[in-house]
Order: sequence, then structure tokens, then C-alpha cells
Amino acid sequence: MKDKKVHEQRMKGYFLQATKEILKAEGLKSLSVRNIAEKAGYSYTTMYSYFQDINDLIFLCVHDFYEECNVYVKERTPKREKTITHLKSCVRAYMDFFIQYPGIFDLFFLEKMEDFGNKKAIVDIISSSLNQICEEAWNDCLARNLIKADQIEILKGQVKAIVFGSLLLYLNRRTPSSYTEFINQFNPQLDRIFETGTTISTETNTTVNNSLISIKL
Amino acid sequence: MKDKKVHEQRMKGYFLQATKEILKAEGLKSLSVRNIAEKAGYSYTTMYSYFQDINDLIFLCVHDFYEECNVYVKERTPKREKTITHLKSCVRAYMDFFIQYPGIFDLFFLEKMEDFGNKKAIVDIISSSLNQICEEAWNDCLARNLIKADQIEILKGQVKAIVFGSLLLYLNRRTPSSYTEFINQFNPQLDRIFETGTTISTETNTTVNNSLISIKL
DNA sequence: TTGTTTATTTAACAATGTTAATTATCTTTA
DNA sequence: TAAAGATAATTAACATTGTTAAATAAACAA
Repeated sequence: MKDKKVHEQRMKGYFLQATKEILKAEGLKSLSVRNIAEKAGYSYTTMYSYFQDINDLIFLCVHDFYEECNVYVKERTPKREKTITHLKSCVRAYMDFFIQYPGIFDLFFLEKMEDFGNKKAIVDIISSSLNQICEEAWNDCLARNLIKADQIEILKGQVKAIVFGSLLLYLNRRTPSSYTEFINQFNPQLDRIFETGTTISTETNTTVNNSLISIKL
Repeated sequence: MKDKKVHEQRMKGYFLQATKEILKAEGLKSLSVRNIAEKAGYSYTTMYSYFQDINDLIFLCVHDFYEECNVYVKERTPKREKTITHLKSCVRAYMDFFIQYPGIFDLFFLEKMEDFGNKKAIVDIISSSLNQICEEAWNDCLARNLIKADQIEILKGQVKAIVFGSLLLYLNRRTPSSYTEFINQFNPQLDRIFETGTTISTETNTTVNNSLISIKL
């Protein structure tokens, strides 16, 4: 009785792992049932014994990728400096994750909601991921009075919009065309958001490539 | 000899028109060769006599839609007030166009570049469309010294990122869930960009729904 | 009218997601 | 241990996509 459950979980794991690997390496475009099954080591229709359809499978990945992104950011911003600089580092690390895995950006933001089977829970995870992952950093700044309380919502909104706008243009439209250019455009934009609304601006703003990763697309 | 060209243009027109109609009404998802051909009144393979493939056809639409968007903005912002308020109205009208035609947003920003056959010309039209369409408004503000010359590039960058970020989240992730909410979030964000970097801020900022269209998704 | 070029359609193929029928494998129990 | 029954996995098949090649229809020139 228990063996059955164990077996089922193991099988699901194989398919899930295969799907994640393909998504990270090649993106949604080159994902197919036959594709996944081959990597998992089974015939394609076997998938349908463990998942309702391919979307069911795809969107189980969202949870895993969200957690991976969270870890990614935490690992690269360890100090908990409680400064706006630290907050900005978290935001950049969040972006870097998607630059490293454009396929996950696709899945998170470019895929249509209908393809998730309109599952609102999944969309909520995605939509709130940036704020969720940077929550401590925001709270720290607020607690230390580096950000005016009545401005925080609009600040969050601006950061969010600018992050996804920049990612969309860069990853999907190659605008700008190089990673260095991208960072050199994005950083001052991010800096500028915090120029007003922050109580004091003693921290230096960055206009050169100080990204956390050096990978270029 | 000339009849042939005329005929060819007419045929292309039929297919192009059909494609545009489907894109505007239903979006990329429900677009197919057979779909287009049926609307055009021909068998599906006839398309291949006039276009290399379906992407060739799709991306001829980009030119037309860009022009449509330009007209849309111009019609809704007629006065040429030469103020930052006017510039912001242009930006909002540009956004409204895509809110009215989410299928065109899909085509412009969500579609993969490979699907355009990597045609850089098309991507350039898309990427520069916002700045292109709002160019006069920006120049007017600059000429009247409402914007600091050394800030204009970063301002344009911020506006661009915030516009596409907001559209992406709203159209593709239903965040926020209502049009009114969307506008009430977006407007103060846009306002805030112009609070610094603009020489004087005598103009009133808008935080209520003053959008140019009243259609809600 | 006949022959040739052009236009259009029909037939077919490969790749996709999905379902139904079939076979293989494991489990239980006599 | 071996047969019966349940479960797991595969093969076959279908519908939908984009696309190409072959066949037919239409237009036109002599």
C-alpha cells in the first residue's frame, strides 16, 4: 500500500526533474511530452498516468523554481546589511536569476494564464515572487527609517514594474543588446527610484557593471 | 504584366487583413494557416504562394499595427500642449492601445525573436515604438526646458521599463486584477518619475482614473 | 482551339498533445 | 510455486498544427 505511493512519487519525480532540466536548458519552446518522457526514460504516454496533462507538469515546476530563485538570491546577498544598497542587491540578484535562466522567465511571465489552467495560486506565487524574496530587505530599510513609510507601496510598484519591463525588453527583445549595457542602463534607473522617498541618500549609486554574476547572453 | 502585380497585391491584402483581424480579436493563440485562409476565402496552401511562411505574414502585421498605434495616440492627444502632462498622456494612450488589443501586445513583446525569423528590423520597430510615437512630446518638453537635458535618457529608460513592466503584469498576469486599480497604480508611478529631473513641477499629478479609454478587461 | 504558363486545391508528411486498446509486470493467494 | 487479478507501461491511433509536392483548374497567347 505504501510502496505504491512511494513508487508514484518517484515516478513523478523523474518526470518533474526531466521537465525542469529541459526548461532551464532550452526553454518552453523545445518542451514536449515525448521530449520529457525520453529524458525520464519512459514512453510518452506514461506521463498521463501520473499527471493530468503537460501543463499540470509544467506548473509544478513553478514552485520549485520559485524556491530555487529564493535560494539564489539569498546565497548572493548574505550579509543582511540593512541598507538600501542591500535591497538593491537583492533586486539585482533576482533579475540575475532570470538572466541566467531565460526559460524560467518565459514560464513565469510570458506563458498565458489559460495554459496554467487558470490556476490563480500559481499566478500569485509568480506575481508576488519579487516582493516575497526581497521582503526582509524592504522591511529592514523601513525599520531603519531609510524609506518613508507612506512611499513604500509606490516604491515597490516602481521597482517591480522596472524589473519586469527591463527583463522583458532585454530577454525577449535583445534591448539593449549586451549584458553590460543592460546593467549600465538598469542600475541608474534603480538608483533613481530611491533618490526621492528615501530619507537620506548617503549611499553611493552605481553606474558601472557591479552585477553579481558575469554571465552574458 | 501589371495585372499580375495588382492581383498579387490584392491577394496579399486578403491574407494580411484576415491575419490582422484574428490577431486583434483573438490573439496569436488562435491563429493558424487554415484559420487565416478560411477568413481570406482560400484554401490554406494558397498562402504559401504569396508568403514564405506564416511568420512572414504575421510580421507584416507589425508595420501596420505600429502605424495604427501611432494614429491611436495622435487622435487621443491632439492638443500638443507642450507640457509634461501632455507627454504623460501620450504614454498612457500608447498603453491604452495595447490594453485594447492585448493580442498586439502578445505579438509585439511576448513572441520570440526566432519566430520573426530574427528579423532585426521588425524588432527595432517594436523596441523603439514607444519613444518614436512620443518623440515630439519629449522634444517639446526638452525645448521648453521642462526636462533637464542630461536626465532625458534615463527618464526615457525609466518610462519605457515601467510601461512594459506594468503592461506585462497586467495583461499577462492579471496584476492588478482591475483596470481601475491598474491605472491607479500606474499613474502615480509615472508621476513620480517626473518629480525629479523635471525643472519645475507646477503641474498637478493624477492619482485617479483619468485614462483616455474606459474599456476594462 | 490548342498549348503553355499561372493559380489554386488536394493529398500527404512530420511533429505535437491526447485517448483507447494492448501487453507486460507485479501482487496476492490457493 | 503457479494461476488469477490488479497495476503499470507501451503501442496504436486520432486530431491538430505547419509545410511541401503533386494534381487540377484557370487564364492567356498563338
